Amino acid sequence: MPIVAKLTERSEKDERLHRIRHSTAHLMAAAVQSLWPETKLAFGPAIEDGFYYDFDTEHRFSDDDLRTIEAKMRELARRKARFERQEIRKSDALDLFVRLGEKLKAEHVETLPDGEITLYRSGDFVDLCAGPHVEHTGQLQHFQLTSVSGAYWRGDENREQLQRIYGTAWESREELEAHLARLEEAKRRDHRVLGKDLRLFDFPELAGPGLPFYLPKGAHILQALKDWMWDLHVSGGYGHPEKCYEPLLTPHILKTDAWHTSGHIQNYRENMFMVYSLDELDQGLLAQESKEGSSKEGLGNYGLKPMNCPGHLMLYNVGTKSYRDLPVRYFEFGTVYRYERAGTLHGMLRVRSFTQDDAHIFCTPEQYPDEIEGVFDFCCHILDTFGFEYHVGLKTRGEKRIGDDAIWDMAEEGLRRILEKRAAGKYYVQEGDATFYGPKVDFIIKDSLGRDWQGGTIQLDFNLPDRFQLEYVDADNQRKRPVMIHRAILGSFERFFGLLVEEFAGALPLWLAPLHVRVLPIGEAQADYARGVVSALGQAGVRAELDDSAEKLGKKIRNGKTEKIPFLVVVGAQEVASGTITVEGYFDGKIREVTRVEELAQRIHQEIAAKTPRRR
RNA sequence: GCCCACGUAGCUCAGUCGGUAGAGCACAUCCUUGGUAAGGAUGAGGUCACCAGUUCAAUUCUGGUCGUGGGCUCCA
Repeated sequence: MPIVAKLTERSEKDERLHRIRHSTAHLMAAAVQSLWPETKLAFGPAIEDGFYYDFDTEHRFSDDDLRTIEAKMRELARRKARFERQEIRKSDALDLFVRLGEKLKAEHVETLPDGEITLYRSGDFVDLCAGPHVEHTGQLQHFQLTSVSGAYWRGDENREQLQRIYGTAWESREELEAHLARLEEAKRRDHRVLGKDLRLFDFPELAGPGLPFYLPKGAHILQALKDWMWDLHVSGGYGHPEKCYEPLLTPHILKTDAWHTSGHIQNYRENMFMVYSLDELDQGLLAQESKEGSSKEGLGNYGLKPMNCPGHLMLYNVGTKSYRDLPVRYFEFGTVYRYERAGTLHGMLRVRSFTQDDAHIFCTPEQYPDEIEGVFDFCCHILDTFGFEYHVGLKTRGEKRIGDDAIWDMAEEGLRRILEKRAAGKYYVQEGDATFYGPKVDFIIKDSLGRDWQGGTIQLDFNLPDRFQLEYVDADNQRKRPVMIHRAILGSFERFFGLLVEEFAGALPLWLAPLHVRVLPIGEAQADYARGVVSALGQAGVRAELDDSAEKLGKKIRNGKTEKIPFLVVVGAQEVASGTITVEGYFDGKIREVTRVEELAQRIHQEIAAKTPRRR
């Protein structure tokens, strides 16, 4: 099971890089304060591949400023100022930063435990810092400032708006150049670039931001994914043939009252699109409702669903459930709509309309550990099918939530037990990142630039069954409340699609490829023969098409490779004479042992059946 | 939503220190019928994202809007 643990220990090499990066952050801060003396400091840590420093200043840093700061940094580095460690009392540190006007530093000092506090000096620059650092600034040479962005003090958008400058730093020029080359390479795997080049999907500007449209090839891939997932659900999911899921289909809008019952209006409102008729609007009914203190709060009669759970909760209530019916496992490939803030949209990885491979499992309190374990295995199986490396994290209760603490204790402990059993030592915990109705286990996949994205999720919920008054009749003839598990395996088809494209650099596994074979006749004389090959492949269940353009073979090959078509079949006079084909594989080059249509079809079917994940 | 940058042909990009624009690829027609990653010729294609302002004149300067990218915040 290739769950990858988040690294907590650093190698010696990492340690050296960490010193360089953190020291370079100090050097940058010194340069910035030298150029703009009124600038105040926030935090400036080392991060993966580099560092950043947050500044509090009226000046707005531009890209040109970065070059100026870099030049100043190199000038300061030439002075080879030593990094000197200094321990002082907390009260002295406080005095120092207050005297320097470093308001944020002083605020931070106050949060530190009493006792000695370490400072680091290099030249005229002094910073609150635990270290360690390199010996002197002359050792800082292989860096580059990369970007400027906004940030908030302590990550709180209600606090000071700061400006963050990012940089990268390495031990040698070669390492720095290799890093920049890796970034270039990552662009070639970017699903947004490939999605455009390969004609998979589009985001029409007229439609609105974050609304993905699938072009024919993308729709093909998506449908193959959906068919696969549907089959796995109705046949029981991975490794649990007795645990079949049953499909549901629910509407895209529900009455506003439903979203009150679920708690979404109270806890999820900033993400919701509401729906009202123009008639209501024209008649001023919305404003009227607003005044009369109606439950609709002037939001209109309906809300567009940001989640599928309320619909499933309502359907559980159809008919009386016996303990013999449990667990009930309902799934739906449900399209949801969320008002994501404009700055957060990102290709297919973060959109405003997306389809979840969503399911809700209703079971007894005794059953949920086994259910969660089954879902856990399901997630691992799907990710392993593609050979993804992924992290697993536990997210616990946050500020916005419904339900008693005792219930949260129980739910969090339940998830923790499963993780200890299935991923001991490999999972990590994020306090406060749960959903508003329950804690969750998330499966995290990285994109081509190493950014984390949540895919599968398992959420344990003791609260919504209560709000929707779900019941089952137990063996003792008592009415009892079921436990609910919300889960998605891929997460959403859109995000998973995007991550697949990046993982495979656009050359998807054969079973997902929109086209398997393109047949390339060398000249017009072979057109009929080529058509016969296409048709024979089609008869054999292979997706094939003909390239009858008036181009030379070299050009047709190049086009096919550029489009990442898995197999190209060349037919010329020789093939016609011998009744054969010549096969060129995207990954294989010329495949000499395959000379007949049936052999190619067989090979393709084998690779499809095995779902072989091939990469360059 | 916030900070910075960007928006020129279907795609990738030049360009105009203010005088309404150009290349390559793709597309169309024609020539070429060619054996493993780009054959040739001709042609069509742009309200220079949108809306205001300044100006004799704005694609270019200024402001706003929309959209995109890198981050912050937030999440599948």
